[in-house]
Amino acid sequence: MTVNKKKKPLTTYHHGDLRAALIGEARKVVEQEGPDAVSLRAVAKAASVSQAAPYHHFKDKHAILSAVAAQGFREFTKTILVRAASAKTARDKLSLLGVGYIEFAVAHPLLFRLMQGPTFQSTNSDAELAQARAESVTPLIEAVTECLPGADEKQIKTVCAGAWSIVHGAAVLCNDNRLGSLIDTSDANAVGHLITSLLDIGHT
Amino acid sequence: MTVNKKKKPLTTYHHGDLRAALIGEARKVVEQEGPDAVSLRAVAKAASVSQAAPYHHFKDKHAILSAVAAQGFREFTKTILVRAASAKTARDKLSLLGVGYIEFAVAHPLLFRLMQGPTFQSTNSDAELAQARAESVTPLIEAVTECLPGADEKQIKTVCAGAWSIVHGAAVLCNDNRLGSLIDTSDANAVGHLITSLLDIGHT
DNA sequence: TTTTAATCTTGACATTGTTAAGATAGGAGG
DNA sequence: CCTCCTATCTTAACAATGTCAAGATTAAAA
Repeated sequence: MTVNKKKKPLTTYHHGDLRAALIGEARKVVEQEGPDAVSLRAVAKAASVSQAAPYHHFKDKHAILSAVAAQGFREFTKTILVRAASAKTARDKLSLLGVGYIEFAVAHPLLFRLMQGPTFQSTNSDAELAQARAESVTPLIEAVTECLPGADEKQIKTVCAGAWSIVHGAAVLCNDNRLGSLIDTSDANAVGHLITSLLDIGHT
Repeated sequence: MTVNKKKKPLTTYHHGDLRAALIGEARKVVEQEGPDAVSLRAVAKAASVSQAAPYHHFKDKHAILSAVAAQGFREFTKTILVRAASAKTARDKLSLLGVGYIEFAVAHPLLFRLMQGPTFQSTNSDAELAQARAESVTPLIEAVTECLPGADEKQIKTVCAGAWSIVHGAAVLCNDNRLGSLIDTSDANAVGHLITSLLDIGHT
């Protein structure tokens, strides 16, 4: 079915870059059928490899999903940064960050679900995921700081929490089709307006 | 094993109300170890019943978790209503609804996770869950309507979506310990203030 | 070329969700 | 009271899964 990599035309005993291939196959399943549908054996089979091969690159199934989530967070950060790059004012930047946030969630609903999912709530064992996750928040903090010159740290943090909450909540609710009866979820500008208005709260 | 189960006082061959017992045991596991830790066999064993017994009361494992989630939504609705009952003004009512929302999520983090979790995103097969879920939203709509007399329906719905988003986002992020570095998550009043301020947006 | 460590395979085990076929009990109708 | 019926429960089994152990294979270092 799937043609092997570029190197040896026929099957090589050593795969070459099995780790990346496994992450890719796992991500395919995540995006198409959801995180719960990921079977380690199926992923191994999709990579034309035996069932136990993944254990030489990942500690367990959780580690593979963790790697997929980390990859998702990196792309997420890139997405919102690209979106915010076209902003002219600081407030536009913050607003566009939120729009990009929701756009990513809508574009990759099941991957987003994995990233926010219950699989990685308590286990901070994966340093790669923790870093990618942490780096996804820094653009928000920078944008808020830029929006509120002269504000003290507590004020900035409060606005960050509020902006993050509303955007995250909207993203999650949109993702679960729960806002459908209330607003036009395809109108990302409505969300942007809310974020901008939230800034006024921070100024009082 | 499997002997001496001839108890006359409590357990008979027919359990009496096995359905409720299974839901209770499943909920225990959900609240203590998380939704993913629920094993149908373990739940059956905890109810002193064989592994196949649950299938006479539930279609499959999903159906049991669905029943637990429905129960959670009913208690959730009751919780936020009780919390809002002490409000004097309409705005207080809305604010307290949000506070109760987050309080429930913090008090039952893993149950809340099940309720919002990926298990029931697309499958609307369970009518009981769908109803309980729908009824959990009506207090919000009523409170917003009461807060904005004379507003048209679209405006009300927009404010509902915004209020819901920020409260839900804060609840989820608090639940995942992701706001810890930004605000004092134990200060529910901060959230209440944000909701009240959001109403001002609806008036513009 | 020889050795070594990394990589991959086969085989197995325990656990899980689920179904099939039989056992048991409480109630309806005689 | 007795018989039959149906819902309920049990035992037994199956397939799929995550995971590990032991051996085979290969790339690269020596």
